[in-house]
Amino acid sequence: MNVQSLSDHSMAFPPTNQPPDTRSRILDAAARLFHEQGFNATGVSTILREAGVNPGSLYNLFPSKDALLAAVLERYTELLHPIVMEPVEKKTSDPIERVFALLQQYREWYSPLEFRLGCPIGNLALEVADSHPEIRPLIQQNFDGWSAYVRKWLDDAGDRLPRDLDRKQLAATVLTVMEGGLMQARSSRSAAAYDASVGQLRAYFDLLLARASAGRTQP
Amino acid sequence: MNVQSLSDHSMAFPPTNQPPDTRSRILDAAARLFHEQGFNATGVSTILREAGVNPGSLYNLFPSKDALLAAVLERYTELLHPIVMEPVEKKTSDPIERVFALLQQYREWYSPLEFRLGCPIGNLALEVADSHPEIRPLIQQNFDGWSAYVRKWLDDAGDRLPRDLDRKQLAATVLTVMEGGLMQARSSRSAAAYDASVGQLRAYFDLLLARASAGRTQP
DNA sequence: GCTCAATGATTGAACGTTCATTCAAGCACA
DNA sequence: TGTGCTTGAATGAACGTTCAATCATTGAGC
Repeated sequence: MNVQSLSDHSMAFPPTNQPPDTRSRILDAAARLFHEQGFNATGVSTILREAGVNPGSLYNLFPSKDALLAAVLERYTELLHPIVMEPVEKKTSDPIERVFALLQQYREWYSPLEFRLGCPIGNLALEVADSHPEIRPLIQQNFDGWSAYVRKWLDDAGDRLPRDLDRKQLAATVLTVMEGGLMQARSSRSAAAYDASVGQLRAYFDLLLARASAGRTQP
Repeated sequence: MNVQSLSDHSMAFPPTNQPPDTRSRILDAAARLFHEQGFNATGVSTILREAGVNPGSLYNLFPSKDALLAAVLERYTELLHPIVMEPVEKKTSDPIERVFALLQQYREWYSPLEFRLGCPIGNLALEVADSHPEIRPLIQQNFDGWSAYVRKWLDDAGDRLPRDLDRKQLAATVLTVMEGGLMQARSSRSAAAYDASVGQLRAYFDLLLARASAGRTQP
């Protein structure tokens, strides 16, 4: 899989072979274009063309372009598990390796494009968080979902990590590494800064694991 | 100081008391508006109004809005030392504390606004890196400048840090923490994720310092 | 010290395009 | 016959940009 598709994962049950409906086509095109070009740089007319839909249909389903963006972010929240987290959890059952499998997955998604695009949530976070008060909470909701998974993994690691370690703070840091590393990778069109940051996080984990291990054998 | 002003730091020598010239007024207004609203969301007409300038004057100095953005980013590069790094280096001479003074300075700049705005370079990185091929290198140039300073500090720390530590990678990670932490702070309108990430980075440094110290006394 | 032509910056109305959005009319299916 | 989705031309506003006219400043010639 290259970049996530929203329409390929509609929630219809039982699954149908029918062509995706208007709403899905619009959401899919909008998500892709917002990701590729940003929100402000994407015209509604482009979304209409790519979705093969007339303006009236779009505005019948979504009252405004802003509302469409909100729907895209809602969908990102819904798809966090099936698209992002399930593949990671299937790769390994080791909770700590899951953290790095997640970071590795993002690398594999974006490095083939020389780190164009970047994280769809992160991009929107910096572009519209201030100007669209009703959108910002939806971005926060996405980040909260991501860090909740990471935090659960860190909890699952139990006493392999130091007892006094704040797992919530470490989970936030994992997201930080992902987003900050991706930003630099995008600016340089190179994986170097991303890999460097993930590597330093790995070194930090190794030191934490060693410290916890020493604490267990010699308390 | 709250948020950096470009025009307050023109390079004129000897310093004059004359009102800032047209070019400076335009650059100052553009930088502020790009920071506050983003590049695409800022109309040229707004820049003209805020700078108190007519379209012809702007287009006499800058061939296009894109060229104006390029000039803003060039100016950010020029001002990196006087605005960002000099205050940090004046705060402490300890090279490792300088790293955290830098992170602290960003917190102090943006937390009074509840982390609105965010990093002016980082915002532009995610908004225009893909769509403006001539701009991306200027963003990269800014990040390179930042990480060069941090890397120099890490080098200055000498054997207080482990010999086998890759200082370039750690410098990239410091930037990662800054940008990734700020992104989450902006999304949540809270310092929590930023402070968490900086705190974890501090814990990592403490472990590195302890390891290097042990390596020195017992090689 | 004065005049004047030359130069470069400034003025601001106007340009064509694209923007998000509207809505009366038409359509398919109940 | 009613209901809900679709059609697509049309809307006014805002977009980045242009350019002929006007202005302020300067240096050469006397």
